[in-house]
Amino acid sequence: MRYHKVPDETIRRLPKYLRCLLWLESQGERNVSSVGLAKLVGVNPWQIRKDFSYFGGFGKRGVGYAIETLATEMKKILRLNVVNKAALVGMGNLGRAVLAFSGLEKYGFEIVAAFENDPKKVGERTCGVVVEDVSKIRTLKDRGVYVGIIAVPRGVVQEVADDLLGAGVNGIVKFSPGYITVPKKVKVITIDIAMDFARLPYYMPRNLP
Amino acid sequence: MRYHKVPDETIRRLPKYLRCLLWLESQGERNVSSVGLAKLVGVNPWQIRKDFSYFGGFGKRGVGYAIETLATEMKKILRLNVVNKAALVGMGNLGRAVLAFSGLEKYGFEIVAAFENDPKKVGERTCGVVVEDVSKIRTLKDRGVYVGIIAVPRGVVQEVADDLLGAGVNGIVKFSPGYITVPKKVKVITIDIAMDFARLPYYMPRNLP
DNA sequence: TAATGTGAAACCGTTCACAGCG
DNA sequence: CGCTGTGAACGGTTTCACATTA
Repeated sequence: MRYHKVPDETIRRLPKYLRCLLWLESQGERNVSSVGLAKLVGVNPWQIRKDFSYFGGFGKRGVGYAIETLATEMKKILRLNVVNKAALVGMGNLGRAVLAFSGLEKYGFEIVAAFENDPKKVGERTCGVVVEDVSKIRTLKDRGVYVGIIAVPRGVVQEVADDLLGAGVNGIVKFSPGYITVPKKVKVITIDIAMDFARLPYYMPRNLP
Repeated sequence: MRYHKVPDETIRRLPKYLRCLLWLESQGERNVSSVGLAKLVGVNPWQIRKDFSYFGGFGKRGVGYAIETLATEMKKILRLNVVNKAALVGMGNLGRAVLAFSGLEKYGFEIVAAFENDPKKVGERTCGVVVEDVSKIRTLKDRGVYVGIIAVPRGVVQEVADDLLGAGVNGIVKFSPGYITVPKKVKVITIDIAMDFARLPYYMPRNLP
């Protein structure tokens, strides 16, 4: 199946598989079947087998998957097997939380720079990172940073994105609302907490009075 | 078209439409066409028209949509036209950020309670909410709270979810990793920042050395 | 006339059933 | 024999083209 395009939905699931594999590994497990992994992740076994099949199949028939090998393969596919240096722009509530969030290291991300507009925040040190003025975003060019994290108010999102792109960033995680235009080769992932909340009540049973 | 099932993907887009409509409204605009709204949201015009058609069509042919009316309809469909009281469990980095996040009020959410395990945090007051001990989750039953927000370490997620469900919660926003089992009628929305980051490098052009 | 609303076609992803293999 | 890997059927979503209507 090497010649088929891999569905985006498959790519969306791979990190979940990886997380569970890392957990199984930490529990001292060696092997897992598609059924076992499925229970952990919360999807169907055939979905897992199909997803893996896009990359050629990693299992042993009659046995299952070798956890360590599979985890390594997942990381390679997702390109998480190297350190991905990231720069954060915006030190508001959300920006600070992201900087303090330790869950990213496990997947190879390292936030090596933080930028702010507000002069009062520039110079402060948080989680080992010294906050710089936004005008310094251009200096990222020489720092091996290709991932940008945007957590600024909506009005300046496009501007910040353009600055990041100009500094060589080609992947963006955007916590701010608002659609931005970027070159086709640049990937933007939007995390929009309010939008996720906003579709919850639709699915909830009517709250009786 | 009232008798067709509405696609989940449509429901996922409605809040985005709503946000843009509210913004247009704040700019003093009265009407918008599917093309105009499409540009703002970043989707195709026919997608928007199709989405609206599931609910019967809100536009005037040859003119477009009345922004205020449409926004009101969106809110009604999403059930955001009433106050949704929510309870937060877990006052770590992420929990605090969510509590401080002001973007939820606009959509009718009000975080009226916060719970923590750690006795040192119990009693502190943040953003107008006094932190209570997790054992008090059961008291939610009488407080008109139907939305639970989980931001606790992975080991205790299921336990916290069960407590919330026992207290009458029937919609959960979960920031913690790990699959949880809940009754079918309960909706769980998972926001998993690390998983969103983890699929970014796959889509990024190769970082040359 | 300019924009909506909508069947039908095309596309994509999921599910199934079972062949293939260790 | 058990579990993986996969072509084919299925179902849901997007796209299209155009009839419709203020």
